[in-house]
Amino acid sequence: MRYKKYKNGVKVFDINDFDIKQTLECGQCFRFLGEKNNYFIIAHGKKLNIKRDDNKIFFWPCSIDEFENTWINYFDLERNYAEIKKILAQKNKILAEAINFCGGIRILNQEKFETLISFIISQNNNIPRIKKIIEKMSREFGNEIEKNYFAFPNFSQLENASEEKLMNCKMGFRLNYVLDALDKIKNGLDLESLKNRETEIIKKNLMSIKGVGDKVSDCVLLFAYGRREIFPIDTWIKKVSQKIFFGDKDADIKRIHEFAKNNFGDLAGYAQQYLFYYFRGKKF
DNA sequence: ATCCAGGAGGGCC
DNA sequence: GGCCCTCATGGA
Repeated sequence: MRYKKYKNGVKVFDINDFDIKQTLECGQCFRFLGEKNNYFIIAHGKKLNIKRDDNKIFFWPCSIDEFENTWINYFDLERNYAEIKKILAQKNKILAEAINFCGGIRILNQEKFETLISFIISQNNNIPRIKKIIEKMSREFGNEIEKNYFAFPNFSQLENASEEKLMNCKMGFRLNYVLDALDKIKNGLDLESLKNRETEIIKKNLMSIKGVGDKVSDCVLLFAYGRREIFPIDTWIKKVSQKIFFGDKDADIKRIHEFAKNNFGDLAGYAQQYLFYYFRGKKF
């Protein structure tokens, strides 16, 4: 990947295996808007525009330093996805189809607190409404980055929020779960310092929060702790897995996890995202 | 109107 | 342990 300063941002030349739409709309993140090759995201307290023009990608506004220190990692740009895709495509024919369809997905390295709260909100919910709730929380409690654009609230901003105002964000029964997450963090659960611990330790800590179970903790591990061997199983992935890995027969979550581990190993998380995006909305 | 959406807690057995 | 019901909200 080559890049250089361009106007008030950065221009990237020769990057492969990166599609903005696929990366943002594959369900791993919620704070973005745009279409085709022109989006913006809100992350790390900033609004960042991303645009593809032929095989060049522009990120702005940002300095070279900020690009190198924040966004390369956030978009996972230095990882060799060609190699990942090649290995996974050999494992399963339908997975190969999925990779052919959305091989531009990169798994983001997102902020831990925001990812945790976001995926607590995501349970028994649909993506458009999840986005609305998170947007409203940001508007209500987060810093205004620029006119009418708000960062996701940090811990103390949510900690100081009244239950009534939180409820007004329409998170419904998940309010108690968000409150418990805030309470656990207040009482010593340190999301940042967990990053160097073993995956099982992180998972155990996350699941000590009421409202964080197997699937939500898996999403946080995959999207915020870089644990790419994790294969989160939601309703869609369960249906898809049963169909393509178990001959259309019932399989419980434990068996699907085993299958993913045995077949995809350290790359299971990538496989999950390709399948989720490829199959989401399809009928069975 | 009833069902469903990137689930998980709680009660019951 | 597994099974079943429930949770708040809004769109289909």
